[in-house]
Amino acid sequence: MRKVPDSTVRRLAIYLHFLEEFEASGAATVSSQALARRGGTTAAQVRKDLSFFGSFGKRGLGYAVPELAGRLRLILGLDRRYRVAVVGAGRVGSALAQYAGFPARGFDIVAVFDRDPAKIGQPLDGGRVRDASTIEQVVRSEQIEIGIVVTPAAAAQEVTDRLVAGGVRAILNFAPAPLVVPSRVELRNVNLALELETLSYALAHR
Amino acid sequence: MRKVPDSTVRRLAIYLHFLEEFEASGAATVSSQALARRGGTTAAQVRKDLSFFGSFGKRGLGYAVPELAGRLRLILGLDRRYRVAVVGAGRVGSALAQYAGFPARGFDIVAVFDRDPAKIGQPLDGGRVRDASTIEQVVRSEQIEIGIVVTPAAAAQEVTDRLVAGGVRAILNFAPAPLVVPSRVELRNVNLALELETLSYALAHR
DNA sequence: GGATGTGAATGTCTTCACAGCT
DNA sequence: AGCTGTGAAGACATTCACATCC
Repeated sequence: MRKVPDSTVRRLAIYLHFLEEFEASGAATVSSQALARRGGTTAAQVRKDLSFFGSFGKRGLGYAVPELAGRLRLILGLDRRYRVAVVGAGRVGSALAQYAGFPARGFDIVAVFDRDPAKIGQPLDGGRVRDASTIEQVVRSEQIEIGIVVTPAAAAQEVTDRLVAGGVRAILNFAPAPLVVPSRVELRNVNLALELETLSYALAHR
Repeated sequence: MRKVPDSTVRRLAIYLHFLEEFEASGAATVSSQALARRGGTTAAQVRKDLSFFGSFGKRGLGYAVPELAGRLRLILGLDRRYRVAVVGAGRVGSALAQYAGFPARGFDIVAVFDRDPAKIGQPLDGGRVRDASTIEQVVRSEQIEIGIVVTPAAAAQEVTDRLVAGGVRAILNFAPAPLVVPSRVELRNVNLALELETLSYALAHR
């Protein structure tokens, strides 16, 4: 079961979303064909993706919707909730801290940090913004496993080091700066401007 | 010109960021090695990426920083500015509308739309939120080329259709819904929850 | 009949390694 | 010597096609 393509994992998460819609609409089974159409891929791709983890379907019938959804939740580690911290209470940071899509998928934002005294203490979605100098201690005491970095580039590495020192196991980085973390910490980068730049490339070449 | 991998385009945009840092610090030349280290890839990869578009370096020396930056701007279509509309003035939408990283890279947010009467007319970063029913007309009159969709899933296709009718050439979709657009319109999807879900997969498998 | 599961074939991307220029 | 540019090799991902089972 080792060596699963990244792209496969992304698609599994997409399939899960569709399965939950199907679940809600009461459908009992679904074919690789149907999943492929909704997910913008091919039936063979869907079957191959699933085959990395076992055989969950019935030949001639398809996949039992609730069962496959359950399996995918297990595979993706979404059968539990995660405690998450957001560092950076600027516009994007506060928006993420309040983004309904996160708790809906099992990610609870339990702390938000900033360095700016004007922001520290302000209420935000139930909690309040905490001083960035307390990151390490709060991450430890609140048992936070995931950190989201949304600071300016210049501060990103420093807050990352504190998150790591506090014991987070994964970091999602929105800052436009390359971060260094120990190999035990999982790192994913999202760069909003980069998305527009690849669009611009496509516009320029047609 | 041959078929250029998507991943290559992304990396070119990353190289450009670093080149601009080097430019600011006054360095005259840079090696593929140095670019690779900053960009988290290999020297061979950097050279291969660039080779899709020509030979910009000098053997034994490296690349002239300002020249290579200029070439990359041309390749990526970043030698001009783009007029962009944001649809959806919720938390994430307003944050994106005011995100400094966009104008810094040549993308000017010239209109923001929402359907909610409570939001329409409210000031936002110089302009004011406009009624979503005017999308088509405003996109046309304001010569908007790129639309960013940040609505709930249920409204995403409808606003997309209006953006397309108005004549946008590209759409960046943050809504957790698959969009259908004519093939002449370039489409890119960003799903924030998906990023955490792939992190969760990594956490569950180690 | 209908749809899965999967080896084999194909296609795409990355890495290697070295010739060739400065 | 130092570093680029690039075919060739290798690794990886997707698609095909068909045996297999309900």
